Amino acid sequence: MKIGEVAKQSGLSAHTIRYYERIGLLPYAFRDQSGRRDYSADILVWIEFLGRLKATGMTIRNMSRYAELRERGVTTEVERCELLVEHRQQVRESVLELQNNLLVLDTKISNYTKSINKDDEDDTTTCTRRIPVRTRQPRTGRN
Amino acid sequence: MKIGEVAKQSGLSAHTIRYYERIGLLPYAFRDQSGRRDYSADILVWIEFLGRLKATGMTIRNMSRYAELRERGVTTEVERCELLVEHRQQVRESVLELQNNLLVLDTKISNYTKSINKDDEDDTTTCTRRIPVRTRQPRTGRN
DNA sequence: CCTTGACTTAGAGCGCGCTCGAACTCGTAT
DNA sequence: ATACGAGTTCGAGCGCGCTCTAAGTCAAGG
Repeated sequence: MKIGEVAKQSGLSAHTIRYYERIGLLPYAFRDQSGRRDYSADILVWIEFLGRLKATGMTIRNMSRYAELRERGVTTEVERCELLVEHRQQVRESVLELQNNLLVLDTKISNYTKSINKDDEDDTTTCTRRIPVRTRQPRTGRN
Repeated sequence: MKIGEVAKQSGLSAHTIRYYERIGLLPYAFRDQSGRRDYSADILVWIEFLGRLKATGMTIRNMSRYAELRERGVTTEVERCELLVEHRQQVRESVLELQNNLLVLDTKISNYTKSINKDDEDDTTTCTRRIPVRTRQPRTGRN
């Protein structure tokens, strides 16, 4: 499988696939006699899983950590599992946070629908329940 | 209320508050006789709401659209409400997507915990249910 | 042979959302 | 009077995650 085929099947661009290899997200691919990447179909499974991690907000830096452990083989299983468990916890928390914010949105929207055609709008209408705003990734010092 | 106080209360930096004003997320603030921003406490309510929009993944571009409507007053209520309803829908979808991906993570993790101390690991262990990967913000042509 | 098209590398560029630095102005406390 | 601290504007810089360009190589088809 050449890179174009992998691109087509995975939905990533060939550019992105090479980029992912450069930064260690994808293993260094086997090259054929003319220097071109030649993949086995397995790569698609790995790319799909990377997509899950990405879709759940894992940074490239952390995906690379996971990928590096994977490269190092079976002895890193426990560590990889721990990473995933930790990540799952973060995802669960972000789901809860989103759900809280959905409640606030609901309140805001219902205030709008009450206010419309009643001419008493103000933008201080927020949720009466005090649900704290939590930022998704509290910026840690220098970016 | 000076900008430093708003910064302290809101959790944003003064730099960020000025930046938000520049790009239209915050209204152009009243300046005192020496040219310094002087805020009323209301601004904190608005900043908190902006935080909700941000935490639910709204882009700055869209927040600015909302903010601009807000600036234009009561006649834009319907439009603002529509924006929020649309955004709420997107948030709901992203919650569903996250929950699907959590299921996949669960499966992966349970495969790891089964595999550990059994030496039969492979990284093709994915969810047997076929849940499609969906990227959070499908890149639309040139960035 | 020659063209075509898919590939290669190295490296520059981009959109986002800040974040910071420089150089300056005030108002207040000593 | 002066030093300070908090504010001002303008504009550059940064980290992320790609995305694209340039210049070249190679294999297969006409």
